Formats: sequence, structure tokens, C-alpha cells
Amino acid sequence: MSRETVLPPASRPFVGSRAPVTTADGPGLFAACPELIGTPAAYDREEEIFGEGEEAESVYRVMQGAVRTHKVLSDGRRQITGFHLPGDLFGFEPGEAHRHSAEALSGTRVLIFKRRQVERIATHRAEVACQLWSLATRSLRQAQDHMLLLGRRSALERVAAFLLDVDLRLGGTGAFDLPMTRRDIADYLGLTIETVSRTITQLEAEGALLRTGGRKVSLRRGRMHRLVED
Amino acid sequence: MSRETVLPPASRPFVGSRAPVTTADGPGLFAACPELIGTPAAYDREEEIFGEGEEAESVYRVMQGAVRTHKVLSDGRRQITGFHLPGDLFGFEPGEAHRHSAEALSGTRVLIFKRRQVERIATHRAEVACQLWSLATRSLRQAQDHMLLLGRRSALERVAAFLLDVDLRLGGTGAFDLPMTRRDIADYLGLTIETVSRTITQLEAEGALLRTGGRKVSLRRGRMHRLVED
DNA sequence: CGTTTCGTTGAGCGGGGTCAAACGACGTGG
DNA sequence: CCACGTCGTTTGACCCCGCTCAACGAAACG
Repeated sequence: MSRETVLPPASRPFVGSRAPVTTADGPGLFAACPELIGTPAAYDREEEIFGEGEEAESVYRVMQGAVRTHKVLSDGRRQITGFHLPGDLFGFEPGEAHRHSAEALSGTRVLIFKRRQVERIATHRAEVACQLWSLATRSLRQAQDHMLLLGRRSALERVAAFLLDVDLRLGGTGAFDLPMTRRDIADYLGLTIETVSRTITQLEAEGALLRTGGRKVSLRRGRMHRLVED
Repeated sequence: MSRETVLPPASRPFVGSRAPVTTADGPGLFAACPELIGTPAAYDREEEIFGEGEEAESVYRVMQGAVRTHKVLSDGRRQITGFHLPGDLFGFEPGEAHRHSAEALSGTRVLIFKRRQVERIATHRAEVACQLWSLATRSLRQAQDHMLLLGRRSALERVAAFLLDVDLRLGGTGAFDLPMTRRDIADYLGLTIETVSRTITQLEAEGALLRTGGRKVSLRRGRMHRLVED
């Protein structure tokens, strides 16, 4: 698998973190930890970053692009457990092996941290360990919110909630370009691609969004929110 | 709300942890931390331990009995995010307020730890912070497994997987007493009580389990496992 | 251009939901 | 001790949301 081919122009083994990382975990994880410098890497669209069962030797921070993590059943049914956008971390595992697979949704740049090194530092620097803790706790909360969605919400609510969430994480302007396919959305929401498609059509018919070509959408966030209605 | 009325005989504000806590997080969380001694408390069946929105000032460890944590939508739809058996911890939150409710399933004893105190200790004792981290990561993994179940498994698979899981957590003998109602099971599995009931009937008809009165069941674990497959 | 992948739409079906009734295990009071 | 009410569970009848199968349109790519 050739890395770094589809990627935009510019330096490939790029250095430092100049990406607009203003999301999630504040001013950057491990900020208070200069000896922890990630190794930059880049992945093509659909390229696997790690697979289920592989040894979990690294953790990752998205700098640019987007990543999905998922689990699969033996018959192919897939559940995407999370999308990771710039600023997000992923790849932490409690044991020695990954219990997920991870792939890049598009040309994606990440910083790689050695798991052993992170753990070693955490064992003698409480503030780093605390960061890891709060990070994991935040992911846990997200996971629990998603359980409510998967267990108890209708297709319409799922798609509406999803679009609002992506909008928020992408800047909250109400207009954005979906970084994932219908299949990815379906496998995240526990639906089929047909249902996702039909539901988006329905949302457009109800005036809750506008399809503005390709994967671009523009949300009427007021109407959208009324559909989710906590 | 009268605490400690339905509970078995014996001392109510009971002291120490004599319960058979051999589960989950090994030889007891905070074991390496003698200054962290939990305050014992007891709750009746169906009694609320904390509610969504309340200030999250404590974390809890189950010593005896069982606890459920859940989220609800405004129209009453409920998703149980976890059952907590002896040895388990619950009540951690990333923010200041609980984003769940928690109730006792039956007469239940817990140890209460002050969140502030735990956090204070974690900030200067890396090993405690690491324990918290690995705890959260383990919960996260469970949550992700449950997402796969909620998003992609059939009713039969859900119920079978659930029964196998409870069996395992209750000792793995194959015969046990379900500590929760059909409603709780349904709200955990994203089903209705009718579907849970019908599915158990079906499992019995297929010879995968035996109903041995009340909530007692006896699993044919071989057949059961073949239904979950993966 | 043809080919492939992705997205949309339609027709029909079925798994699981809804509504309703009856049953069994308890606990309470006559 | 039994009549009665309550609550949890089971079962039946019916229906609908979302899945399946299939065709077609629209980009992306060689």
C-alpha cells in the first residue's frame, strides 16, 4: 500500500503540527509534555492505519483529513464506532492488541506516538496520565451518547443528529462537505445506505437541509434541531 | 427516599469491604492507595443513586447487588448504558454534571469515593491516574462492543450475547438468576420487552436454554455461542 | 469514451414494534 | 385460608419502519 500519493501538494513527511488543530482536547494533547513529539505520517484515501488483532504499539492524533474506526462481524456486518477529525486522538487500547480497524477517509496526516513511550511517561508524570484519563472519559461519553442513538432513535433522528454533529465538529457554519461515503454513514448509524439516502431526501423535502452538489450540504439548523429534540 | 429498608439483615452502614469482590478491575481499585477509603452506603431496589444533571461529586464501587446506568430522551425512551455488578466502578464523568442516571436493581451496597479527592490524588500520584485511565479505557471498549450489538445484531443475537455475558460476569457456571427485569434487558439491548420475552421463548424452544423458575435460567452454552458467532 | 464506484429511487417483504389480553407470583387484608 | 389487586411476564394479532433486491443516474477514473 503506497502511502502519500493522493495527498495534496506540499511536503509529505511533514514536520511539526501546523494544521489548524483547534478541536476537541483543547490546545493540543501532551502540550505540557515536550519530550513527547509525534512522528508525522500520511495515509491515502481508504488506506488502513491499523487492523483488528494487530499489536497496538502506537496511538494517533489526526492533523488533517479524517479517520474511521470500526469493528466487523465474521459475516461482514460492520459498525463504525467513530469518526476522527483534526485534533482527535484514536488508537488507545486497554490490552496489547487493537480491537478495531482504522482507515483514512481521505488523504490524511497524523502524528504517531509510541504507546510504550506514552505509558512510560504517564507512569511517572501524573498530569499526563490525567490527560489520558480525561481523554478516555470523553470518548466514553461520546460512545454512550451513540448507544442511545443506536438503541432508541429512528432513522430520521439518527441522520439529523449525525449531520448536526458533523457540522459542529467541522466548525458549525451549517454548510460543509461530508468527508465520508453513504456506506460509512450507514455503518456508523446502524442503517443501510438506502435508508440514509432516502432519509436525506426526506430531510431536503421537509426543508431541513439543501444538497449543494456532491457531498456538500447546507443545514437549516433550527428545523434540524427540532427533529432531534432530546 | 428511605435507604436501607428492604436490605437483608445485618449492619446497614456496614464497614469495610468483605464482599466477594473478585471481578473486573483486579484486586480492587485504589488498592495501592490507602488514603482513599470509600464511604459505605446502601440503596433499596429501584432507588436512585444519582440523576442526570446532578452535580457529579462522587464515584461508586459496587460491593453487593447490581446497578444500572441509563440515559433517557424527553419522550421517555430509555437506553441503559451499563449494568454494574460487584467489583465494578461507575459514576465517572468528564464534566461537572452526571450525564446519566443510576439506580440500584436490588438491595445494593456500594463504596462512595469523593470525586474531588480522587482527582486531587490522581494529579500527584501517577499510578492512581494510570489506574483511572485503564479503567476508563476498559469501559470504552465495552461501550464499543455494545455499539456493534446495537447497530448490527438481530434480536436473537442480542439476547443470546446478553445472557452469555451475564453468565460470565456472574461466575460462568451457566446457571444463574437474572438480576434485572425484562424492561431493563429490553432497554439495554434496544428492544421491547415483548421481543425479549419472545426471543427467550424461542431460545428455549431451540434448546439453547432452560427456564428454571422466576428469573433463573440455565444456558446450553455451546448452542448459545453458536448463535452469537463472533 | 467505456468502466467502475457511489448515490438515488422504486417495489415488496419481514423483523420487530404496537396494542391488547391473559397468566402467574406475590403480598395484603378480610 | 382464600379473595383480591399489583406487577412482571408471556402470548397473540396486526402493522409499519427499515431492509432487500433491483434498476437507473451521476460522478470519478482509466
